[in-house]
Amino acid sequence: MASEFFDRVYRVVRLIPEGRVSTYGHIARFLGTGRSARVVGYAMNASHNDPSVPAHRVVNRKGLLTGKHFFGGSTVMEDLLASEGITVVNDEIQNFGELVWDPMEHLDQEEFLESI
DNA sequence: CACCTGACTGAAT
DNA sequence: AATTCAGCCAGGT
Repeated sequence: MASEFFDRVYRVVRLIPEGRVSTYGHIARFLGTGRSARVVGYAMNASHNDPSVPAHRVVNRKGLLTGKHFFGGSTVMEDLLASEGITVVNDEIQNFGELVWDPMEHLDQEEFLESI
């Protein structure tokens, strides 16, 4: 693993339920690093060698598929989301407010951090 | 070893 | 309301 931080990011991302999405910021905040959302995105970029990480369920805070270019094709990420019942129009997740999954509201932060 | 860049974000201008 | 700035961390040059 590249680093402990990356490992934490992957663990959280893997916990995102099918058909739901989360954001770089939410994950960063959940990990206690608050403003390191960029690094979360960077971790996603490095997650290519780890197929168990559903990186397509992680988008930016507006629900925009900013990382779709890194999926090999322009519609790959969108298709993956669509296959889980998520509608994407113009690179934006529809009904994003209802679909977003905030780790802070569903997981025990301290327990998670201790489990590393 | 110093500098640059990036799948981000929130505050400041 | 739109744009810029500064933090954040890791990896590449």
